[in-house]
Amino acid sequence: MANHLYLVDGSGYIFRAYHRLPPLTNRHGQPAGAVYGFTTMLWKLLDDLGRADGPSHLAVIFDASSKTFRNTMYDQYKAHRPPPPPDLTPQFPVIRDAVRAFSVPCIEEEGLEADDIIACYAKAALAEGWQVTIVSSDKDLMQLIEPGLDLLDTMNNRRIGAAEVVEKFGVPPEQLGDVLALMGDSVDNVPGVPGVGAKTAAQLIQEHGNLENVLAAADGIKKPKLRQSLIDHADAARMSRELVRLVCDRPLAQPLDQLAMQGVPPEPLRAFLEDQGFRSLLTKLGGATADAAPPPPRPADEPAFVHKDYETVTDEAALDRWIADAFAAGAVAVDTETNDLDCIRATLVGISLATAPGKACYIPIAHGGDGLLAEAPAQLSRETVLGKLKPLMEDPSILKIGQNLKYDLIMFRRHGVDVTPYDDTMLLSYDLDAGLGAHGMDDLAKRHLSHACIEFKTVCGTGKSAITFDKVPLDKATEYAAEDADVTLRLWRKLKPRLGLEAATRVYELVDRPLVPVIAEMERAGILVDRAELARLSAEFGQEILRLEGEVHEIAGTKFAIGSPQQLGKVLFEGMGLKGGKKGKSGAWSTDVTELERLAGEGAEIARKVLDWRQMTKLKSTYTDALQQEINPETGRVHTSYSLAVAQTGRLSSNEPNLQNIPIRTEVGRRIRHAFVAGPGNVLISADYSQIELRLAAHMADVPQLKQAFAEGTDIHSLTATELFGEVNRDTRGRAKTINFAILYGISSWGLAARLGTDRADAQAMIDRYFERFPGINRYIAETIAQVREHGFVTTLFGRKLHLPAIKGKTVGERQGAERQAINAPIQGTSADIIKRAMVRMGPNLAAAGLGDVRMLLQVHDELVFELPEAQVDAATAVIRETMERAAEPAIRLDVPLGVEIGVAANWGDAH
DNA sequence: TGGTTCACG
DNA sequence: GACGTACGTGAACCAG
Repeated sequence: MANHLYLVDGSGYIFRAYHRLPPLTNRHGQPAGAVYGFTTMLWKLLDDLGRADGPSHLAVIFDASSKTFRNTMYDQYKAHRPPPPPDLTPQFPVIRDAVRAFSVPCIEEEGLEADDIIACYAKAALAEGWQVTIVSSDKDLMQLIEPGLDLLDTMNNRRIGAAEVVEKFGVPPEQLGDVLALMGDSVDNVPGVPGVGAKTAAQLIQEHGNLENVLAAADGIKKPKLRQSLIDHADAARMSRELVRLVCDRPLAQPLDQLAMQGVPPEPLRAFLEDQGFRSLLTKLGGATADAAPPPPRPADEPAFVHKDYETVTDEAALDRWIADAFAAGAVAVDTETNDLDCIRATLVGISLATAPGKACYIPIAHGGDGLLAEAPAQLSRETVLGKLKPLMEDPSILKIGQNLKYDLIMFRRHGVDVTPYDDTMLLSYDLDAGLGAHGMDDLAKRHLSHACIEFKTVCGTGKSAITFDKVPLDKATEYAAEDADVTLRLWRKLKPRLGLEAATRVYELVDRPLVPVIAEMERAGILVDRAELARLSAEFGQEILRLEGEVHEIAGTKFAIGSPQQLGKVLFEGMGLKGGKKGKSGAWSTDVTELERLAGEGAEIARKVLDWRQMTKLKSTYTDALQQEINPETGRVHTSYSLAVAQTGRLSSNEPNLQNIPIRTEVGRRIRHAFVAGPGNVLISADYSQIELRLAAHMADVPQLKQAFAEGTDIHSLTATELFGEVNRDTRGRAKTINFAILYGISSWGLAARLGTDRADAQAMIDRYFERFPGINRYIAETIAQVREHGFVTTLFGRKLHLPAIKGKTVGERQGAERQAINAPIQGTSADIIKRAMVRMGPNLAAAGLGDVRMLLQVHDELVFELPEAQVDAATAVIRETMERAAEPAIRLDVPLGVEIGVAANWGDAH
C-alpha cells in the first residue's frame, strides 16, 4: 500500500475550532474551546489510521510568526488583519502541546507561512510517489491540487479535488493562482484588480489562459471600466500573482520518514487530557472514571438482523441470565411495550432488553388472549419482572440506553423504578444531526443501519381492526419488541462516539439529556382544567356560531359551508363579485385573514362576520370542546406530551393536546386560559422571559444601542423608532416593532412592505437605515450566511447545531429560505437552550430552598408555569427568577441582562 | 393525504 | 434580472 501523507493546516484549523465552539474553559479556568475543538479533530483523523485512504504519515503545520518574505515584497500584506481574539491567544501554545500529546510531529518555520511549508512537504512527498491529503479548505492551498493530492475539509468531510476547484472557481487548479491574483483577497489585503471578482477573473483566465496574457490583451477588452482597471492595475496584479504563489522548494526541516504514524501511545495523551479535564475524551481513551459505560467499540462486523435469535423470557432463570448479561456488558438497551401511546394512561405490557448487537429478548408481562379463542400465555408477573429489573435499572455503573427514553422513564417511574444513568439515541441524533432528517427509530435505523424496522402497524394493524400490543401473540411480539431494543443498542454504538468528535457533547450532556426526567415529571404532573367552565364557553360559542352563520348566509343570499375555503371563495369572489386577490397552489381563491381583513376594510360586512365565525369555530373545536376530552379520568388533569426532538431549532413542541398555543392575543380567546386553574390551596405562577430573542440578537450581533437600552430597561421598540424615524409615537413605535421582529426572521423588503402596508422601496429604505444605525445586525447576517454556506450548518451560543443542506439547493427560493432559517435559528435556538438550562436547574434550586412542593407544569418557549401552595409564593418567586435570569451562566456571559416577568393567580389567564 | 387556516412563541 | 417573499410549531377541517 502506498504511503499517504496527511498535512494538517493547524493555523487554519485553530480559528475554525475557536469559532465553532462556545468559550469553554479547562479545569484551570483557562479558555480551552479551541484546544478542545482541535483535539477532537485530530482524534478523528487518527481514528482513520489504517483505513485504505487513511494517513500513514502525518504532520500538523503552524505559522511561526506574522512576518514573512511576503511582507518584504509588499508591506501592506495582511496589514488589516485584526489581532486574534484575546481568549484565543493563550490557547496557541496549548494546541501545540495537544499535537505533541498525540505523538504527532508539529512543524513551523520562521519566515514561512504554514501554506508554504505544506507546499514544500506536499511536493516532496509527491516526488516520492506518495499520496498527499491536505487537511484544510484554504483556497490558496487548492493551487496544489494535482493527481495524487487532494484537500479534505473536515467540517463537512468533503474531499476537494480538481473537479471541485473547477466547480468553485471555473478553472482547474493550475490556473487558480492567476484567478486569485486577479480577484485579490480583502482579508489578506492582496490588492488584485479593482472591480474584478470571482466571476470576471475566471472568465478572463478561461479566455486568455494566464494572467500575463490577460494583461497583454487588456487593450482589446470591450467593457470600458474593466479595460481601464486592468491597464491601471497591471503591476498590482503581477505583485498579487507573486503574493499568492506558494513557495515549494525549501529544504524540509524533518525528512518525510520521520512523519510516519505508528498508532498513538496512551501516554502522554492521557496526561494531557487529564490536565485539561477533557473527560469525554478520557472516556474514549478507555479506563476512565468519567462515565459508567465502557466506550462503544468501533462497529466492526456486526451481525445482520436475524430475528429468530431473539428470546422470549417467561421464566425466572432466563430473566436472571439476561440481567447477569446486562451487568457483564455494562450497558443495556431497554424498551417498554404498552397498550397506549399515552404513557400516563398506558398499562405496561412487556419489556425488551438488548445486551449486544443481535442479542436481545422480550419479557412479556401482561399479554392476554385474543379475547376469542386463545388463552393468556404463560408469563412472569409484573411484580417479579420489575422486582428483578429494579437493581439493574437503578445501578449507577450500568448504562441504560433507550430511544425516546422519556416514555420508558415515565412507565418505570409509575412502577417505582428510577432509571439511571441513561443515554437516549433519539437525543443523540437530535444533537448531532438536527436538520438532516427525523429522529424516530425507523428513520434512524434506515439512515444509520440501512435496516427497515418491523412496522408497528404490521403487528397491530390500523384503523378499526387495530389491536393493542397485549393481544399480539408472543412470537410476533418478541420479534417486534426485541428488535426495537436491538436497533436502539446498535444506534447507540454508531452515534455515541460521534458526540465528542462533532462538538455535540456539551449540548447533549448539559442541556438535552438531563432535561428528560424533568419533562417526564412535568407530563406526569399535568395541569388542572375547569371542565364546567370549558363547557359553558362551548355552549356560548356554539350560540354565537349559529347566529353568525345565519347572518353570513343572509348577506350572501345562499346557504353554503362557511368552513370550506373553496366554497367561501366562490361565494365571495364569484357570487357576490367582490374583488379577489391571490390564488393558492390549487388555483382556489385565498380567503385567509389578510384577504378578509382587506375586504372588511373596504366595507364588506360579510368579511368581518366570516372572520368572527372562524374565530369562534376555531376556539370551540380546537380548545373548549377538545380540551374537555383531554382531561385524564384518573388524575382529573390534562397531561400534554412534549416532543424533545421535533423542532429544528432546539425548541420543545407540545402535543395531545398542544398546550403551547392556548389563546391569549384576543379577549375572547383569553377566556380559555382562565379555565386552566390551580388546585385547592394552590396558586399558579407564570414566569416569562421578556423580549429574550431581541436581547439575544443585541448580544450576538453586538449592537451597542440595543445592549444599552436593555441594560437600562428602556423600551426597545421606542429606541428603534427614535433611531429610525427620529421620533416616537404610536405609529413609529409600531413600525419599529414590526421591523425588530422582521430582523429576527431574516428580512426581505417585500415581506416587510406587506406587513407595514407600504411599498417595497419604502421598506428597503427602512432596512437600509436599520443596518446603518445598527451595523452589527448587518454583520451578523452576513457572517451567519457565510458560515452556513461554508459549513452547511449554524450553531447556537451553546453549540447546538442546525444543519441546513437546502443552502446548496437547486432553486433560489430554496437557498434563500435556508438563509432566513440560518439567521433565525441561532437566536431562537439559543433562547431554547437558555430556558432548557433553567428547567434543568429549577428542581435542584427549589429543593435546596426547601420548596419541594413547587411543581413545574408547562413550558411555552419563553414561559414556565408552576403550581404551588399559596404560602410559598414569595420564596418560590425568588428562586424561579434567579434560576431563569442566570440560566446562561457560567457557560456564556451575556452582554445583556435577561429580564423575567412573574405573575401569580388562581388561574393561568390572570397570572399574566 | 395534501392544502388551507389559525392558535401560540 | 429572476427568484419568492418572515422564523418555529400542532390541530382542525375540507376535498379528493
